[in-house]
This record gives sequence, structure tokens and C-alpha cells, in this order.
Amino acid sequence: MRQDARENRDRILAAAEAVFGDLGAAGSTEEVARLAGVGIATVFRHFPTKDALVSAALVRHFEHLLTRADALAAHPDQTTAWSILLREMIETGATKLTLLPDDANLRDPVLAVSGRLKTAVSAVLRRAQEAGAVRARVTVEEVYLLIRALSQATATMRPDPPVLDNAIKVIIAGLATAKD
Amino acid sequence: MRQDARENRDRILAAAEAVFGDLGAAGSTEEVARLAGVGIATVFRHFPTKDALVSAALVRHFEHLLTRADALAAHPDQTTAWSILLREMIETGATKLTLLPDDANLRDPVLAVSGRLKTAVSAVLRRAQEAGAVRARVTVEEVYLLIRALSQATATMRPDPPVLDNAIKVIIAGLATAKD
Amino acid sequence: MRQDARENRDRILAAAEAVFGDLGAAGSTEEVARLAGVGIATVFRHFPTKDALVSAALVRHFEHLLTRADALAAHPDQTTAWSILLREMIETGATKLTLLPDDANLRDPVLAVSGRLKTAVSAVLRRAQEAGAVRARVTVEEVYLLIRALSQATATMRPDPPVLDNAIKVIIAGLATAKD
Amino acid sequence: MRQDARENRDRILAAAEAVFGDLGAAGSTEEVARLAGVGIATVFRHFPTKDALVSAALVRHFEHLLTRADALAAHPDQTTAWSILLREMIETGATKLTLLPDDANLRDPVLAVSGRLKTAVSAVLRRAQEAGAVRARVTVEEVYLLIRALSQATATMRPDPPVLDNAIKVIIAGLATAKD
DNA sequence: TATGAATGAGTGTTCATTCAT
DNA sequence: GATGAATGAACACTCATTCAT
Repeated sequence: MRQDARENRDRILAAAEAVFGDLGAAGSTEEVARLAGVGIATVFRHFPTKDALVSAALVRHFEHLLTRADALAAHPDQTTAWSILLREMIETGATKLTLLPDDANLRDPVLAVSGRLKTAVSAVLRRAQEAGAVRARVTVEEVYLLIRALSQATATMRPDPPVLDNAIKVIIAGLATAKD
Repeated sequence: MRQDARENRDRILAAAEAVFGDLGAAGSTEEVARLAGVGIATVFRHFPTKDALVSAALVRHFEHLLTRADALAAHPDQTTAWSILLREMIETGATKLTLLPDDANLRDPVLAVSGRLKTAVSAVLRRAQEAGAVRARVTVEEVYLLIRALSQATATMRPDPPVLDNAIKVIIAGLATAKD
Repeated sequence: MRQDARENRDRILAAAEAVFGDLGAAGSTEEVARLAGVGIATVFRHFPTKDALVSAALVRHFEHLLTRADALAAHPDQTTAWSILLREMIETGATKLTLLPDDANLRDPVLAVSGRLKTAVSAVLRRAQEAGAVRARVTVEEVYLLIRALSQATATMRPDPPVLDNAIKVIIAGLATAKD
Repeated sequence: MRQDARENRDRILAAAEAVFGDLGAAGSTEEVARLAGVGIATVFRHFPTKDALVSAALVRHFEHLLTRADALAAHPDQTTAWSILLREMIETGATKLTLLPDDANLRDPVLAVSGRLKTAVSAVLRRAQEAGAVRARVTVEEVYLLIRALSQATATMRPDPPVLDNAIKVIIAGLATAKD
């Protein structure tokens, strides 16, 4: 791939994240092209389908979160690391893009990276549990559900920051104390 | 209104709740008509606009929840009442339909009934606080955000029931212990 | 036909003239029903088709003009009679309703009464020619065209009354002096 | 704009003039597309709205007439020039398209060009008055009403050419002799 | 290879006409 | 005989996707 092509690909992905992050998958492909400053056909040359574009944007986002999770795994204070990761996943809209019609549309690459992400999050979670910040019986499944729920709600409902903050604190407190 | 008309109206509303609950407001009016077993024009005779249809479905849902909240306000054990209400609002998809483009589209009746619902929920919440089941500093705002988030996520992600159950327990525990 | 049925028929026709006179054939049948204070099905019981309704309204209008033309034929001053007839046909919208898609839709009764009207107008015209108020070579065809044109324009463009008045004077003067 | 696009634009405008000229603004956009030999979406790419399409067709027509009026202003015989202009405006359907629902829909460009056209017509009219071919008291308002009326009638009623010709002669004679 | 014009299926909405009450 | 609810075909307009330049 030539360099200008790669640059275009990146600009398109960034635009896609902006557009679909705001509007969900209801955002239009043409809007993505406009924001990226390229023609619509260029978008389709890089991503043969709208679904493919959304998937690629998801992958990009998951890769970024994966990097963060790995970094936080090395944090000296695992209690703090855990709450930072939680907050970031919610606030950066880990799943803004999960509004996809149905999961069957998700391409393999998405499943692959989201699997790796889940593993990384599990690792941070386990350390937090060892540090006593999260109850032992909590699994990554319910944590994921809570993260995705709040993250999606943040994208669609745009709550006041202090309200969101309090809600996150409730979850952190709940994870620390919930009896199974 | 004639009896057959009223029956159709009900069938249309039920269909609308199913369609928009699953797909958000992106669901199509024609799909609603098909599911209700009526012609498309019949839908528009009853609800002059897609917005009006979505609003009416919302109102119906909110009215049902309002009834439940009022009933639970008389429950002998307010701690239990609170957790039942929370669970029901999440599981019956209190806000499945909240994916509306923007709240400005919401007709007055929606605002009216949703206002009354919030008041009723606040009442149950306050009793739960007096019973010590919820921390005093918690406000209805963050509770609402958490409910809507989980309820929306339930509609779009269809988590396994035990996972959802655990997530709800986390929230209940968090509300009981979160420091402000 | 029962008396109430006949009354309904008349109310419907009057409403049709009002609605179609204002909006052309683009006016809606339901609006006619509303204005007449009857149900939509009643309109269709009396006139099986929208075309039939428009035609009937036309006939009514033409019959009224026919009466006027016959009366004016007996007027002592044929020059005055002619200009009165012209003015009335234009101002009452003799052809407001001529915006019909195509004349093929016009039912026989319309053709019949419009033929009789044309004959009556021709008679008044001939007298005006004998009185010297209109040039001999003028035929009823061009007069009709001018009347329908101005009448239609009056309905669709709603000119200021003095402007319309001046335009009518131009036509009357032209008819009196035009060389063939 | 690419050349094929410009060609399509022209074909669409020509089709629009044919369709709306015949049927008034009641003609359908799909019919325009069919006649132009393009897909419906192509029409909307060029003209974002039906109103915009009708307006553009109007502008095209008015611009053509404006050119003619300016040319005729230089004609050596202003009496002849006047009657030529009148005839052309009527026969080419200066206002075929004036059946628009309401003038509020007319975009600024339409108002602009129609204003310039009226000015140009006024100039030719004034010269004709100076040449004695039109009475001094006649204003452009009543001339415009007559032109638009006959032109609209020509479009909707398709009179025999000699009948139309005679009607135009009546108007020309009337303008020359009408007392105010 | 990148562009932007063209496409056709789909969406919300209206309206003449038919049918159950 | 009158009512008003139901119907489906049509219309204006949008959007993911393909094709000529």
C-alpha cells in the first residue's frame, strides 16, 4: 500500500470513529467521507462495506484500549489501576459502536481483538481482586456488561459529568462489596 | 372510537414496543404494521407521525412502570421494594425506547408521564434510604442513569440472565455503600 | 331519494365548490366531507368517484351561469348585459374547476350543460355584436378562451381587484375594436 | 462539475419544464426522472428538493425570456417589438409553471430573475406607449395578469392556434384603446 | 488510484376508495 | 342510509453501493 493510501485509511478510520461514536451506526458513510476529506468511493475502496468500516473502527478502538490495559497491568497500585481502566473504558466509549444491528456482522478481526482485550481486562481485574478492591466472586462477564452499558448510555444520553462520575463510583463500590 | 379500532390501536402499540424495543427508533413503521397485521395507513391513522407512535409506546410503558412504582411504595419492606423496582425497570426495558434521536422530539405527554414516573421512583428511593438500604447522598439522577444504561444494554446485548442478575446485584450493593 | 339525502347532496356540492375552487382538483375529498359536515363514505355514496364529484360541482356552476346568461339575454341594454356577463363569468370563477387532469374525465352531463352554456353565451355575444359593442368577426371561441384564462388566473393568482378590473376593461375594449 | 453531470442536469431541467408545464407542480418527480432517462436519486442529487427543481426550471425559463426582452428593446419598431414580446411570453408559457402552491416556496433566485424580467418587460412596454401602441394609463401589472392568464390557459387548455391568435389580437387591441 | 456522479431499494407520509358497524 | 376505520398505491426524499472519468 502506498503511503498516501495508508494516510487516507487512517483519516477515514478516525472520521468513522467520530461519526459513529456520535450517531451510532445510523451515521452515514458520506458524512464519514466528508469529515475525512476524501471522496465517497475512496472510503469504499478501503472498506468494501459499511459494516466493514464500522468493524475496522471498532478494532482500532479495541486496540487502543488493549494498549491501555496492558500498561495499567504494570501499575504499582492495582486498586487505582482498576478504577482508572474502568473509567477510561466507559468514558472513551469502549462500546459506543456496539449499536451494530447484529453481532453476526462482526468480522473475525473484531472478535479476535475483542477477545484479546477481554483477556487483558481480566488480568487487571484479577489483580484488583488480589488487592482486595473487588470481591472474589465477581467475573469479567458482569463487569463487561456494566462497562458496556454505561459506556453506551454515555454515548447516547450524554449525562452530566458529575452524574456519570457518581454512577461510576457506585459501580466501583458495588464491585468491592457485592455479595454473590 | 369503535371497538375494532381500539383493538387495532392496542395491537399497533404492542407491535411498536416490540419493534422499537429491539431496533431502537431505527425500526421501520412498515415493520410495525406487518407485525400488527394491519395496513401501513392504519398505523398512520392512529398515530399521525412516526414520532407520535414512538412517543405513545413510551407513554404506555411509562404508565405501566408508574403503576408498579406506586404499588411498591406501599410494600411493607422498603429494602425489598427498592430492589424489586430496580430489577423490573431494568428487565422490562424501562428505556428500551430511549434511543430516540433527541429529546426535543418527545411530545408533551411523554414528558408529563416520565416526570410523574421519576417522582414515583424518587419516593421509593427515599424510603429505601430511610430504611438504610441506600446511602443518603445518592440522588435519583445517578440511579436513573444506571437503570437506563443497564436496561438499554439488556435490550441491545441480551446478556445471559445470571450475568444480568449479578450486574444488578453489584449496583444494589454499590448504592448501599458508595461513599459520595 | 329521501329529503335528508338530498340535503346532504347539496351540502356536499357546495363544499366541493369551495374546496376545489380554492385549491383546484388538488383539494382532498376528505376536506370536502369535513366542510360539508358528513362522513367521507357519504360523499362516495353520492358521487362514486372524485372525478364524478368534481364534474357535478362543475355542472352546478355551469347551471348557475346558464341562468344568468338567459336572464341577461333579456336585458334592455345589450352592451351593458355583455360586460356584466363577462365580468360575472370571470369573477365567479366560471372555470375555476377546469384544472382537471384531462377533459376525457369529464362526464357527459358536464359536456351537455357546458354546451348549453356556450349557446347561451353566444346569444348574448351576438346581441352585443348587433349593438356594436363587439366587432362582428369575433367568435365565441376566443371570448371563451379569454374568459377561462382570466377566470383561472383569478382563482390561482388572486390579483388585486383593481388590477383585475383593468384587465377586464382591456378585454372589453379589445373585443370592441380588434381588427380580425 | 463533470461533463456528463452537466448534460444530465440539462436533461433533467428540460424534462422538468415539460412535466411541470403540462401538469403544473402536481407532476411527479419520478416522471421527470423517467423522461430525463435518469434514476430518481440523480434528480435529487442535482436539485435537493422538488421545490428547488421547479424553481430552477422557472429560472431557466425566465432567463430565456429576459434575453428576448432585452433583444426586443433594441428593435427599430417598438410597436412590433411589443406585440412580438407579448406573443412569445404567452406562447412559450412564461408562467406555465406558476401553478406553484404558494409564492413563499419560491427561492430567492426565482424572485431575483423574475424581478429583472418584469423590469425588462416594463421597458419594452414604455417604449410601446411612447410609440402610441399602448395607452398611457396601462400599467405593467394588468399586462402581466393578462399574459400569465393566457399563458397558463394555453398550457392547460391547448386551444387551437388560430383561436389563441385571435385572443392575443384582442388583447393587443384592448391595450391600444382601453379607456382607464 | 482517487474521484464524484448515478443508481435503486427503502422510509415516512398522503389520499382516493372499500368495508364493517 | 350514514359512519368512520382500513387499505394499498403513490410520492418526496435518503443512503449504501457501483461505475465512468
